[in-house]
Amino acid sequence: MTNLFENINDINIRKIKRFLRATTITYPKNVNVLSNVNQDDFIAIIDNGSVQFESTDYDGNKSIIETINTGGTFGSLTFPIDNEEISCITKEVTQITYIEYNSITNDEIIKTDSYIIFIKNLIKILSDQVNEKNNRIEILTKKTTRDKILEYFKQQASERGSKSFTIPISFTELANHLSVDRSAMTREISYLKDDGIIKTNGRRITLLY
Amino acid sequence: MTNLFENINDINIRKIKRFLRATTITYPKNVNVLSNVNQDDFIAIIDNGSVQFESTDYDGNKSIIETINTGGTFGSLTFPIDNEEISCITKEVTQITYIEYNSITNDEIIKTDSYIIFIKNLIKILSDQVNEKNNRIEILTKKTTRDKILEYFKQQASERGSKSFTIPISFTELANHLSVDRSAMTREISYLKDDGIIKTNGRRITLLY
DNA sequence: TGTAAAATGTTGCAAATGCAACATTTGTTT
DNA sequence: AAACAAATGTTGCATTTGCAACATTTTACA
Repeated sequence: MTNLFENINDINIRKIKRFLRATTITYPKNVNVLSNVNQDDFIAIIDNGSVQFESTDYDGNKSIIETINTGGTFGSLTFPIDNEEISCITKEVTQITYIEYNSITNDEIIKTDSYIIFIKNLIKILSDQVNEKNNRIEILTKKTTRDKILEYFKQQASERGSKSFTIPISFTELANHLSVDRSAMTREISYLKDDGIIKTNGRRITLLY
Repeated sequence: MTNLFENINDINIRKIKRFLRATTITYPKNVNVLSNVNQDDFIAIIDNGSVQFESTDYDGNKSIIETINTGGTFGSLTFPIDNEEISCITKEVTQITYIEYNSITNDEIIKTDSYIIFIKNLIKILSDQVNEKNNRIEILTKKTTRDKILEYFKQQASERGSKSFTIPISFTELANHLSVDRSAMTREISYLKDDGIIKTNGRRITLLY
């Protein structure tokens, strides 16, 4: 995953942050971060810690949208922060730096060498996000639970370059990612084993085709 | 939808295109555009016409991923163009301009005034894409067809700022967008009418809650 | 280390949904 | 205007799936 300040040295990071009117806030665990954010478009960088985007249904059902860890980025550019159904909860003590999107046209900063690197990093991050979403959509558009599971496994195998891999999340989280019932997913995974299509050992998966 | 060259005059558009080593190609109808694209990262802008991204399953099932019209943008930054399962088909005579992503650091162009506008447009386009995908995911993660339909209608109502709106696609395409069986969707829509939750008149929908 | 919380595994059952196979209407092209 | 293609509407049926309600194992943490 690309870091917003990748390939920029500390001095220039500080310089850029200054020009972009960056503010850094440290939050305790289990706090809703979005509640004290202003109206302007912003980009948030997690310096340390992690947050989880959660949405709450009209009938109170919570679902986890996304988890973002240290180095990760989120912002009003790519997420409707004024949406009351969505909250962004710190999962631990978390430090976040906010930069104002509008200040990226700041004349002074445009002339600095690090600026173009910064912009390229930003573009890279956004592109990666689109790609990630495309992968998720590719899974979710599959009609059956079986095909969703296999599509996820295929993506993992392709990322790791091997038909054998350990999934990086719990099965509970995986069910959430595929948007299927956990127990139905477990059931389908045993069918896949019965049919000789996969082998499993805990979270280690091997594709047999 | 943002155009990549929005707020840039024709002279500067030509200048930028020159610096970014832009090439323009006109394709006939029903041609796979991705087949003759090189390895470098690129951004494609549809000057005129429309294309459709299609994926073909292992057992030959075609599904439409996305339709992009005049002014729209796509590229290897946000889509794996080397994926053999995915093709990009022109739906009519279509003119496309390609720019090389790596040339956006071109020193000469950085100094031009229009450059920052161009970059901001690009960032805006990418952000919009992430937002669009988020909306789609919000729909697809709903468990029931009914909730998928209602989520789509809610998004439409919110975009138009009215509980009464005309959906911009056919019901066949909508079923595809929600990734549900078309006939099952039609059935569920009549239930929604029976339950007094919506009213319909052709593609015009009114939310009654 | 002990205890609570979270993750995992399993199964019955009702409800939802994909699929197939139609009829009918609307739109497009020559 | 005729002919064809695409979109829409409808229904029966088998299958899949969510849901609930458990038991068991693993992990977190005080």
